[in-house]
Amino acid sequence: MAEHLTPRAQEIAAAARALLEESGPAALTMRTLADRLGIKAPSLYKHFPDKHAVEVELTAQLLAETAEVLEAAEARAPGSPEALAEAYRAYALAHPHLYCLATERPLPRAGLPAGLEDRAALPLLRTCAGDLDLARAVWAFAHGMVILEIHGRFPADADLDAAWKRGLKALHA
Amino acid sequence: MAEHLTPRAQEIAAAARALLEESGPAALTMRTLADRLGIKAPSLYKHFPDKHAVEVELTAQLLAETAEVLEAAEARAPGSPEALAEAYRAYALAHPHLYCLATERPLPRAGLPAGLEDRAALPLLRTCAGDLDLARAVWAFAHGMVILEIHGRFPADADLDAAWKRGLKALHA
DNA sequence: CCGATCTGGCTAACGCCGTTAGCCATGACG
DNA sequence: CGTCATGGCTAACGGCGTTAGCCAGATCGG
Repeated sequence: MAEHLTPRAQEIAAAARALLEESGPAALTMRTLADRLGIKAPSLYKHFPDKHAVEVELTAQLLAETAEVLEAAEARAPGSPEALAEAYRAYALAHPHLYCLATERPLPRAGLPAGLEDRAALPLLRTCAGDLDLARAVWAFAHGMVILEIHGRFPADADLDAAWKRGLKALHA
Repeated sequence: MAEHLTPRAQEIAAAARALLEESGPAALTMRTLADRLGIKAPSLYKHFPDKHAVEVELTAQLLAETAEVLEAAEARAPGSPEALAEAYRAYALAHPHLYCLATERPLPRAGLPAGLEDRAALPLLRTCAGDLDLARAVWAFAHGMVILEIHGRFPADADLDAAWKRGLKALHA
């Protein structure tokens, strides 16, 4: 979690996250969030300035957990793009609503813990041996695969494992 | 446009598109849409069953135009992934709000003209010589690059042209 | 020990949203 | 000439994020 938040604010963020992951972004409402905590909606504003701030906190959680997951994969199999990709995909698909919330809007850099964005990017950058352009291409590929899968954009019978393999092989030839 | 729509419905869709492209998805409201047409919001429901149906029509427009743009690029430079990519990127960045609206949710396949989804995919599939897995990987890469750029996810100083080149070169080695 | 202050609840309300119900003018058509 | 479809309208509902303003209880300095 985040130590820059009041304990009560952390509880609220946790409830918001549970709500989001269980029921999707449309269900993440100040009123239902308050309900889940046994309070009324206006009381939430004693802890967060507005709904956006709650979403920023959830975004920070996703970023931090992504960093952890990628660091763990790297530790397990250093230098393996496949391990990184598998970890990234598995984490994103395990938290699809959170992934979308955190990913499908401008990065609220101002509200994020310092260094978090870089930390999440580092494992991939290392695996790309410092090749920034390649790392960005791989990132775009991975994000594209995940987000298209989450939204059911691929044909139902598409072999996504094969597409992942094909893309990764080409990008790290 | 779409001939399955009433003329009046086409006018409404055109206004909706203008509204979306000028002012973003938050401004695409049944009330402001009606305002722009000089009518009241409830009257819109004589032409579309709900707001989602309007959005589906805009999604169909994006899909059709994407197909046109890709077909034109292919005609100009057959077999060139770079030409396809450049056309795709340029079109998406010229219509960022529309691209997001049409792209960041499940494909409403039921409400789309038959064959449109396939038509939009064909130029890339041909350029990939029928390799479905490769085509999907390239698609994911291109979508990832575009959507990350639209949302300002890359560092401000990132050289995106270079990342595009790098990714395309690898994917079509 | 007491008063001040802070914390974290509350109710009422505002203006927006999508949407529904029901009314009515116009004009086409048998 | 009556009937009916078309495409407007107003009024209203419930839900949204958010604000203003009130209040109980804890904390803490004098």
